[in-house]
Amino acid sequence: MNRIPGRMPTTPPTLADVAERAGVSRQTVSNAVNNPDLLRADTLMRVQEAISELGYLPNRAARNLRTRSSHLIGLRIQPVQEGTANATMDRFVHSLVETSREAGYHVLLFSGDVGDPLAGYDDLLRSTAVDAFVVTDTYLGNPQATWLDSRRAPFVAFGRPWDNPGATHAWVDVDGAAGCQLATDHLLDKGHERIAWIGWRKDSFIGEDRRSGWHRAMHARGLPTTGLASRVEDTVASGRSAAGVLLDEARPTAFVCASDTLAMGVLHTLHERGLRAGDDVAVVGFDDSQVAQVVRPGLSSVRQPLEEVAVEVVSALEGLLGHPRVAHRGVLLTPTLEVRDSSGPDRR
Amino acid sequence: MNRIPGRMPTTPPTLADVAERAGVSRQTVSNAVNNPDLLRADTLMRVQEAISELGYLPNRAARNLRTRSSHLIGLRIQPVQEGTANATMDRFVHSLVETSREAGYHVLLFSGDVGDPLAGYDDLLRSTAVDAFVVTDTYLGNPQATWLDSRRAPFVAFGRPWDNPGATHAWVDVDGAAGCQLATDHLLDKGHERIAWIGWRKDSFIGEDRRSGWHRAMHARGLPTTGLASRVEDTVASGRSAAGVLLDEARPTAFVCASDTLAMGVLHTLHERGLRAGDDVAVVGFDDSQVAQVVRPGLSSVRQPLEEVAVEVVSALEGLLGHPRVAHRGVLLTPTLEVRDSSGPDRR
DNA sequence: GTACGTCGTTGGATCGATCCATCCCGGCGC
DNA sequence: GCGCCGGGATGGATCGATCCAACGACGTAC
Repeated sequence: MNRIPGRMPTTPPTLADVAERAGVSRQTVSNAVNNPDLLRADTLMRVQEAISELGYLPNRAARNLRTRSSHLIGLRIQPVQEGTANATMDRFVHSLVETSREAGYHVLLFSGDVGDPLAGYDDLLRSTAVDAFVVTDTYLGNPQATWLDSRRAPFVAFGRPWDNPGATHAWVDVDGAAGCQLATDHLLDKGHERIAWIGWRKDSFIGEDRRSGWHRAMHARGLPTTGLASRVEDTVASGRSAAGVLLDEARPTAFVCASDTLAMGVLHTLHERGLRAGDDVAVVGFDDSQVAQVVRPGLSSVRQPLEEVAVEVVSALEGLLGHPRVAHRGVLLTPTLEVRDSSGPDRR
Repeated sequence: MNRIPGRMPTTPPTLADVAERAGVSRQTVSNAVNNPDLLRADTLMRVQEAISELGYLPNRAARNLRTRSSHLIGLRIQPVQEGTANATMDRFVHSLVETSREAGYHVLLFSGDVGDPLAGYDDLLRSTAVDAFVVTDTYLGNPQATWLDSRRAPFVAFGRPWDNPGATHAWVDVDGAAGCQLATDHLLDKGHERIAWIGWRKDSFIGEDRRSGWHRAMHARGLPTTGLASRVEDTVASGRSAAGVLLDEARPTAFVCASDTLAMGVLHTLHERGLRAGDDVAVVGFDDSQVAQVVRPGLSSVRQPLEEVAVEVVSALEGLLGHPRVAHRGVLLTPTLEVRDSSGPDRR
């Protein structure tokens, strides 16, 4: 390689520099990095010394160009919802970054237009900027999933293909029904019998799934659910008024909610009526948000195992991108229950 | 370009394909994309048609290799702090992604080792994976900043170089002192005179800065501050006990806190003592977290203009990476106050 | 001693966009 | 008519790592 000896210290060393220093060819250095077992021990040693002496690291752009892969994973993020307690994304993003790193991938964030969620995906895909996507906003009835599928773009969804059970793409999800069943059973075990549900509107697949967990738990003990359920928007105000109506008309002793946001609404209503959350009426939320953790009384909440979700997502990605491809269908993980004071004492 | 006519539809078109179709050379296509004003109108039109017909988008890896820039910005994220109300990062990340997109950049997330925060930076830098960094965790007394500076790595800090006022790198920060002064003045205007401060330990530059805003506001009205300040760890429990001690020993009628987490601790203490937050004792927090927004009573809080911070950060980055380089020193933005019920009524 | 297979190594070609020096062509001045 | 000028277009070289076919050295077998 004809490189000026006294080159700028800002120019990183290349594979050719290492080869020259170690007295071998470029390919041998490449093998030392990517397939060390192809080299003889002493040669490998010599090359590795040269690498560390020069502080060599492969140039990403060159590698990407040749191998047609960037080792980047695209993740679309949407704005934080102010005024709610929803903060799943934050925890998930961190777990995903951490897990991806271990698998040799980095996470590339992008934000799509609000109107056209596909725009961001399309650009990144066509410019071969990312190897795959992680799709999180499947609650809409994921147009992304089918679109990406049609483009043969590798992706893993965090969230089931609710509206298309026949979908063949890889997905990972948390069993919301199991979580709500866990929460309801927890309250039943404490002696509650009239447990109300506050969830989302009927067009939300996730909401209906979570609701079914409550419903199942109640029926398993032969308890009625009529008049005990309410479906509203995911805001504190909606939760608050729904709780008021339910308390007046159905006299529940406990609430299970589809979100911490709704549960906060319930806590508001209880306080307004002079009822003590926990002692008088038990409340359980969903997502184990920071709000649930620092509010008084502490809000019991169903916690999604987002670290595990990230591990499964990355494992699915490795299957999609690896050689040979390993098919990876759906994975359903079970959440846990974080018990705090809003669960109240044993009532028996 | 000798490309097989009936090639796989999965292979994206290249610049050479476009050139062939438009009947021009590769360079002309490149100019059409990057310097359209160099072409004659009719040629440009022809090329653009070919581009849209083929759905051409430049290959990122190839461009990166040639231009030695990836148009990626590295951002290190740390785990969410569970059990606190701190969620600044989430909002900032989204704003940064959005603003970067408008400037033609994407955000690459990475997580460093806990022990060695520089490891992640080093790898990305040496492998030329990112063009620049956004450094956020400067509260430690930013070893990153000086390290990156010594490596001549382009970066912008969100946070002042507290321990090194002579630093020459670009930074953007929010004036915490002004924020706390705003909060304190707000309470003073309501008629409070004994306003307590709960902040962080003395070794926190940010904490001392915020404290100075409270101190300044009090002294501006000739009010004493002796015995009214407390410095503790940033946890709900610490805030709670600090509030207890202050109520016993200094009888304040209002609290200004360095964080929403501490403010939540104050709310806890007030409730335990049968005092009504807002009506009996006013409380103001810092960060306008989701917790402040959904808790009861609503927690007044200082809100950092993170959207503006992102804009300034990206603008600084463009200065660093652009031609010619535009020096961009420090920018200090002023936060706003979100007034909620915990501010209480007018007391005059 | 020659032929052969293996392991390790080599130089050249390649990925796709951009940089560079050159070339073409129409217009202008003398 | 000839030479000059400049906007516009051209082909070759380049960025750095990897793929590929071929090559050298060594040991074994005949």
